[in-house]
Amino acid sequence: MSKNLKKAKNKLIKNAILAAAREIVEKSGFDKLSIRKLATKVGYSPGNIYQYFESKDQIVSELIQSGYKTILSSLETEAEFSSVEAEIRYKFSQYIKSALENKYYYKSVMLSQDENILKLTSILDNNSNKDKSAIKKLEALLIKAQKTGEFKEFEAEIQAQLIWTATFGLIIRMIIENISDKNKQQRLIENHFDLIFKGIKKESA
Amino acid sequence: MSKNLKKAKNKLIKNAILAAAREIVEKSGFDKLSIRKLATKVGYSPGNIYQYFESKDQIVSELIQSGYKTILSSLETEAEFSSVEAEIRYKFSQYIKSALENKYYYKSVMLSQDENILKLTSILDNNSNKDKSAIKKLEALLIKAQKTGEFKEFEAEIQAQLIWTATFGLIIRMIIENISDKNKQQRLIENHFDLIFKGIKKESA
Amino acid sequence: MSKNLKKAKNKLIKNAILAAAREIVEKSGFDKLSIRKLATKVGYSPGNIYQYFESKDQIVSELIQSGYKTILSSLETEAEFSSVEAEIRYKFSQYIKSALENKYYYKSVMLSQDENILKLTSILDNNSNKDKSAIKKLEALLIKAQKTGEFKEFEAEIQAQLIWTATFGLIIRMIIENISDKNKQQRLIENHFDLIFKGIKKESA
Amino acid sequence: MSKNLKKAKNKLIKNAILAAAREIVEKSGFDKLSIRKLATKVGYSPGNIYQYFESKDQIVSELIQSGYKTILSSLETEAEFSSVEAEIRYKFSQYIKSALENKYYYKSVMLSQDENILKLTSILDNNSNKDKSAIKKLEALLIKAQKTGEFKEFEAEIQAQLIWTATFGLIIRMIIENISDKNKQQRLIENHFDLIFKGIKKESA
DNA sequence: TATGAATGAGTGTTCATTCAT
DNA sequence: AATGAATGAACACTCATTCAT
Repeated sequence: MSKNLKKAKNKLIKNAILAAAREIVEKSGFDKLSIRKLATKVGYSPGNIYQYFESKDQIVSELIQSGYKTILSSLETEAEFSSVEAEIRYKFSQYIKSALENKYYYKSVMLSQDENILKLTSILDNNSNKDKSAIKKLEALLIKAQKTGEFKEFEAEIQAQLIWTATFGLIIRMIIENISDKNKQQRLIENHFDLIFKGIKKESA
Repeated sequence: MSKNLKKAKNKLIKNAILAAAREIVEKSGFDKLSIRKLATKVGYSPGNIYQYFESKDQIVSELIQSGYKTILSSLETEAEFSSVEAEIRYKFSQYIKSALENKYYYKSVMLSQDENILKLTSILDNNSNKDKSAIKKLEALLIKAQKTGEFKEFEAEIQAQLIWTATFGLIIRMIIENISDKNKQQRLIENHFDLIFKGIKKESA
Repeated sequence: MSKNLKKAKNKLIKNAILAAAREIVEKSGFDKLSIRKLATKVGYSPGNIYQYFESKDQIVSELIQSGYKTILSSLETEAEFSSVEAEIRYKFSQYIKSALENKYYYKSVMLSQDENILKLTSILDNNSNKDKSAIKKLEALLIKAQKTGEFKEFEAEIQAQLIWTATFGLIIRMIIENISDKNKQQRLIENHFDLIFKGIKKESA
Repeated sequence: MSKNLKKAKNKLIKNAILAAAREIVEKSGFDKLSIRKLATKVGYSPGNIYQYFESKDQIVSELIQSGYKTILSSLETEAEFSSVEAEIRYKFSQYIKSALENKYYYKSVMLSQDENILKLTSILDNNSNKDKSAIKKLEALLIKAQKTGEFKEFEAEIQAQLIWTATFGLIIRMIIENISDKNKQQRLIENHFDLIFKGIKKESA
C-alpha cells in the first residue's frame, strides 16, 4: 500500500473511532466514555486505540473541538445588519437552532466540568481565552452599539457574559424539557431577546 | 419492639444514611458518592446499607428529591416588599444563593431528565403542575406588577418562563465554572437582574 | 462467628497472602510481584486482596520488614565478648549465616531500589535512619574499640559503612555464585574478617 | 548486493540498534528499555527490530555481554607503578569509576545468575576461567608483592577473591543508593583501599 | 439486623510480539 | 527489508452488589 493510501486509511479509522466515541457520548454522556467501550464498539482491542490516539484525553479533546466548532460556526455570517440588535438576534437565533440540532452534543460539551473542555466553554472566567472566544465578539458588538447610542452605556464584559448565560439557560432547558415544537421554540427565542433588549420594567418607571 | 417502633427506627437510620450521603455529595459531588464511603461514614458495613435501600440509585434519587425541596424553600419569606422588583430581586437572590450552597443537588436535580423529577423541575412545559409550581407564583407577581403599572403589559407566562431559564443558566454556569468568589457572585447576580428589569437598549431608542 | 474468631481468620488470610507474596518474591524478585499473580496464587479475585491490604505498597512493605527483621535480629546477642574484634566477628558471622539461610530474601531486599525499602537498607546514606540502624551500632563499637586502643583512631562512620559494604559484597556473591559448602563459607568468612581487621600490608611496611 | 555486503550492512544495523539500546539503558535503566522506544530511537518500526534480533531478551543479553567488556577493559593500562599497592589502588579505582559510569550494565552483569554470564563474572568459584580472569591477575599481583615483602605472606587466591567481593559490594551499594557526588565517591574509594591494605586494628595490638 | 468477605466487571495505559502488506 | 496495525495479557486499583454467617 502506498504511503498516501496508508495515511488515508489511518485517518479513516481515526474518524471511525471518533464517530463511535461521539455516539457513546451522545447516548450516555462523557462519563460513560471509556477506552474499552470505545474499542469494543469499533471492534478493536483496547490497546490498539492508542495506535491512533495518544490518550483518552486526546480523544475527548478532538471530539469536543470538532462538535463545538460546528455549533460556534453558526455565529459566522456574511450578512449586513441594520442594527446591532438585529445582528445579535439573528446570530444567536442561528446559534440556538444549531445547538438544538446537536442537542446531545451541546449538552455534553456545555455541561462538562472537564478542565480541557472548560477552557473552551467557560463564559464567566474573565481570564481564559481572552481573544478568540465568542464572548469577546459579543462584547465588541455591545461596545459598538453603546458608542452609536443604540445601547445603554454599561460594562460590556459582564453584559456579554449575562446574555450568554441567559441564552445558555434557555437552550439547556429546551433540550432537557424536549421542546421540539418549532413554533414554540421560535416564540421562546423571540421573547427571550425581547426580554434581554427591553427588560420587563416600564420605561418611565 | 413494636411494629411502630421498628418502623420509626428504620426511618431514623435511613435518614442518617441520607444525611451522610448528603455530606459526601455536597463536599465532593455525586461522582464521589460510593457505598463504601457512605457505609464508613455512618459506621455501618457496606452490605448493611442494602437493608435500608435497594440500590445506590435509590439513595441518589431520594437525595435529589430532598435537596430540591431545600432549594425551593428559599423562595418563601414573610417579608413585605415596596415593589415587585424588590420582591423578585430578593427572592431570587436567596434562591440563587441556596442553589450555590447546594450546588451538586441543584445541578443534579435541574439537569435530570428523569420523568418524575422533570414533573417538578420543568419550566417551559405549560401544562404540568399548574398550581403549586414556583413558576406560577412568579407569573402571579408579574401580573400584579403589570396591573400597578410597575411592569410593561406582556404575556406573563412566557416572561416568567424566560426569567427562570435565564436565572437557571446563570446558576448552572456559576456552578460549572466554579465561581466561588462571593463578590463576583454578587456582581453577577445584581447585573443579571438589571438586565432582566431594564434590558440593554437605550429607553428612547 | 465471634469477633475474635473473625479477627483470627482475617489474620490467617493476611498471613497466607503474605506467604504467597514471599514465595513469588523469592522465586522471581520484587519486580514480578503483582496483585493479580498474588490473588491467583491464593485463589482470590484481585480486588479482594484490598480487603486485607490497603495497597500493593503495604504488602511489599510488610513483607520486607518482617524478613529484614529476621535477618537483622541475628545481630542481637546476650553474650559477653573479650574484645570488640571478637564481638564483630561473632555477630557478623551470625548475620552472614542468617542471610545465607534466607538468601532469596536477602538478595531481594538488599538489592531493591524501591524507596521504601532503601529507607531500611541504605548503608552509605549518612542521613537516613540515624539512630536505630545497625550501621550506627557498628559505628559505636568501632568508637569504643578506638578508645580502648584496640583499633586505630579513624573516622568511625565511614569505616562502619565500608565494613558493611564489604560484608554485603561477600554475602551477595556467595548467594549468586551459590556457594553452599559450609566449610568454604566458613573459610571465606574468616578470611574476610582477617582482611578487615589486619589488612594485607605488612605492618612495618 | 553481494552476500558479504549484505552481512556487513546487517551487522551495521544490529550495532546501531544495540547502541540505541545502550543509550536508553544507561540513561534510564533496563526497566525502561522497550522495543517501541528502541525502534523510535533508531528510526525503525517496532516490527522491524525483529528482523535483527529474535527477541527483546536477545538484545538485553548482547547488551550485557558487551557492557561487561567495557568495564573490564578499564583494568588494562600501560602505566608503571612504584608499588603493588599503588597499582591496585590505581587499577581498581579505574574499574570502580568505569562501573559507576555504566551502572546499569554493571548491576545487570554482576547480579545475573545466568550460567553463561556467571562463567565470566564468578569471583568465588575456584575452578572456572582459571587463566584469563581478572581475579587471576590480581592474585598474581598479590603473590608478587608477597615475594618482595610488600604484603604479608598469605593465601593469595582467597585474598584476591575477598578484595574483589569487598570492592563489588562497595560498587553495588553506590549504584543502588545512587551515590553520585564525585567527592563522596572518591572518599569512599580511598577509605575502602585503606581498609583493605591496613585493616582497622592497631598494628602492635 | 449486621458484618465483612468475595466477586466480577470496570478504569486508562503499556508492552512484546505477530503478521499482512 | 520495512511498516504499522493489531492482539492479548498485564499493571494497580475501585466499585456496586451479593451472601454466608
